[in-house]
Amino acid sequence: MNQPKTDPRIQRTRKLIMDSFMELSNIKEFKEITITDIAAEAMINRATFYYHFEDIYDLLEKVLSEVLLVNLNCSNYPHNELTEEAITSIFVAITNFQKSLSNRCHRGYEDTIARIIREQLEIIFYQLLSPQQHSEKDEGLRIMAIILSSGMYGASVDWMRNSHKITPEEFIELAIPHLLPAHHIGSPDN
Amino acid sequence: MNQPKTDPRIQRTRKLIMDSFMELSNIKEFKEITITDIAAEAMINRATFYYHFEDIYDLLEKVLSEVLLVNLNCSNYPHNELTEEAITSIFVAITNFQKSLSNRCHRGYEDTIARIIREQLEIIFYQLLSPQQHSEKDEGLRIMAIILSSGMYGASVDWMRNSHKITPEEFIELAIPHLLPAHHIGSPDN
DNA sequence: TTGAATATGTCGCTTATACAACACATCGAA
DNA sequence: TTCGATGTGTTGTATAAGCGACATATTCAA
Repeated sequence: MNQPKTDPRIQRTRKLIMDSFMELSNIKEFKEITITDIAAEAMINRATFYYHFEDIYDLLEKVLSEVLLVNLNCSNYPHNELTEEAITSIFVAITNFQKSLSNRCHRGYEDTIARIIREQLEIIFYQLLSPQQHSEKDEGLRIMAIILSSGMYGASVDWMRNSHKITPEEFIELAIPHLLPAHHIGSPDN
Repeated sequence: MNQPKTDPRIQRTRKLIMDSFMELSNIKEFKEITITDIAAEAMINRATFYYHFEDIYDLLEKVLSEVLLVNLNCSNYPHNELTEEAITSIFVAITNFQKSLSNRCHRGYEDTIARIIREQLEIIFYQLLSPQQHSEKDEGLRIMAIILSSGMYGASVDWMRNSHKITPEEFIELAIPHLLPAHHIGSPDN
């Protein structure tokens, strides 16, 4: 929740690097972006890059995670509950994220991107599934989170490929009756 | 001409501080801006401010100098010569600068601002008056530069107060015939 | 295939920035 | 006046960032 405050120098430099990477992504293919490029664009020393990231794949991973998280956090789910609303807004966030990616030529890294999306979704679904402040791990909920994250991601891929005629909201709402048992919908007794 | 490259950290931090100060100037009076404010806005430590500037007056001075220099360098005078063109564009730069200041409430520091403008102008006029690459100091030219800088500044103040009906170009061109001996106008033999 | 050019990681040392603490000044309200 | 709150400069120490150098890839053209 509240980390012990990260050094502002680290915040600044990480932002500089990430922004420069996204900027370069608009110009070049991912494969053509070098760490030397990024350091030059960010006006930082190349060695400093390695202080923050393992390598360029680590950077890609963290940039994507962050962009995705920004999308997801826009909708602040109430009371950590997995409602129809929460599912819909998560699905919209995923499709938005994927649409924004398709503009930024990351061709050839679909599987990396897919893995990152699923990992982030898994974390979020696990939180939504867990009872309040329940910090002990529950293997059943973890597996359920995996199923939901993979399922949502697969659905988003399908929507991207085939179903541009209907909105993501309409698309996912077609599935919700089958996904959530009827008596769970609408936060039953609380 | 080409300094041995200043540390990029210094460039970044100085820019952060200066930009934050200008940003705050749009919101508050100069008197109400504290160093604590600036540090917070720039997301730097307050102690770091003192690594770059003596105090808030030093900052004001350097910010104004820089803004003024940007205005002045827009018109890149040919061959370091004090022509009618050069005088006109310098005068326009001064009035532009003063107009931009009047939007940014610096009331109560007119004399400080006036001194800074005159100092910068003196440097520029001295360069324009000096023969090419002539690095030895000439007291006569220095005094002439003082006269020109004070004179131009005074003229700009007068224009600000009274003569908004005519453009700065028209204003200063009225004086040029009297200012420059006729045979000097128009870069005589070159 | 070779060789030159460029990119990647890493290291040691220097410098800039963060942070907490301090003494002092200023200011406004009790 | 006195006190509390806030701002100013300064200092000592920890850490992030800069910089040059190095060994090792990778690329690409001869």
